[in-house]
Amino acid sequence: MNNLTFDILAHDPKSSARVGVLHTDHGDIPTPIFMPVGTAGSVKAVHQHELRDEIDAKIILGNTYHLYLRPGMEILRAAGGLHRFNGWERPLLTDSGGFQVFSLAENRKITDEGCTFRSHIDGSKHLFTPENVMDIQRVIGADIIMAFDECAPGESDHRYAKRAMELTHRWLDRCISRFEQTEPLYGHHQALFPIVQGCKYADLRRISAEYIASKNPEGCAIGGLAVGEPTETMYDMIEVVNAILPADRPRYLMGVGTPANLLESIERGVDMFDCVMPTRNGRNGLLFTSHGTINIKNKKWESCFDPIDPESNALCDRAYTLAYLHHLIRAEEILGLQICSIHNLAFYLRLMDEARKHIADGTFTDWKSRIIPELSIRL
RNA sequence: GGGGAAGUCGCAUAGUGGCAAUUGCAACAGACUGUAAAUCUGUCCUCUUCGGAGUUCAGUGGUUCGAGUCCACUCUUCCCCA
Repeated sequence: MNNLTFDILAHDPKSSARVGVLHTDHGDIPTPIFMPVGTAGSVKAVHQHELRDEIDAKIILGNTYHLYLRPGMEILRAAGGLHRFNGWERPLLTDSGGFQVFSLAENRKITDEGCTFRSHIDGSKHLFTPENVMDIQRVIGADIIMAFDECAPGESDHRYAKRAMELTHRWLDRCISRFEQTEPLYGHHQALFPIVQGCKYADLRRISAEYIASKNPEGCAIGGLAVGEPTETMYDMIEVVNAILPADRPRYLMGVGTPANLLESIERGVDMFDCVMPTRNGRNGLLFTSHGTINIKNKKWESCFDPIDPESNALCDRAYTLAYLHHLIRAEEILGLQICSIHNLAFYLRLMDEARKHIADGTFTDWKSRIIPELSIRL
């Protein structure tokens, strides 16, 4: 059982971008990396073997809130943790449920103690506290676990944002305390990442980043972005925060984002990302390609017999045509959702591969500037 | 040959005197950022300066201030009896 270690292999000469490797007990993670979201113990519509062999995902997410409600802690403990339960042998990261405190706002009540909420499944009442969220994440057993935080809405005023940030800091102290009093249950190390908050206010972001940095964490997360604020504001906040967070620790930008968001954030020193966009948008028929996004439901793909993406290593991208995928989605065939999800995830992971290569070569900023306009142009 | 039922905007439906007309499907677009999402939204007769305007409910004629709705005939479809 080893602590999380992070080796930085190269810095981009013209920006804050860097290439590294994160070492966990379940394997190494090259950075920058994109982590597919597997909320309820499954990356929706994608098999584990497809994640491993076709997409080559290095790490995937699970969600404390969802897994706690279903299947529940008893089952996960009996299964021997999430790795054993879902058959994923590579690294896992669990979100703390803090985001659900934000996204399920109508069903919850926040106090200093924690957050009471009603289950979206059966309406039953529950309480999350920093302490029990740590306990739950011990049972789930992810390699990286997240502090319990309050993610304030993007349009929050300064007063509310400050209160949410301060609550997040108080909760962090309690998370760390509980984390240090408990042991991993399955023989592998777990790293706790604290989360910077502070909304769109640079003064709060600085305070929060300094507070998080003072805890000497194994890695740091930036939360509360891409929640309604302008994209430029998000980039500004990343710069403010990354100037303060320890440079030798991995930085994880939570819940972001579009391919362009990832590249802009990498340039500003971010190492890790997760987002539902490739999977959710994929299920809804949107494909990310190196020539822009396409809506596979549109009539214009009806008789386009080109491969989905000839440059991709994913089998489905070369084996199937756009016209066939269009047909599958139109006919509501489940295979269509699977192919779209695999394609988009493979695209995101390949984008990260290329980013790492260009950072190592010292060509990142030029490549980024050239490729971003192409990502948003529609065919 | 006789008797009965029915024809509504692609399809299927609602509507029985104030209606450009209900709903579903299909179609055409759009949205989606730490997943209550295989979801949601818009358009869906024509034109529009988005205020409206013009043509519609098988066809023709009629009753009425006003007809998808009532009446007559015609056409078409389905069912039953010969």
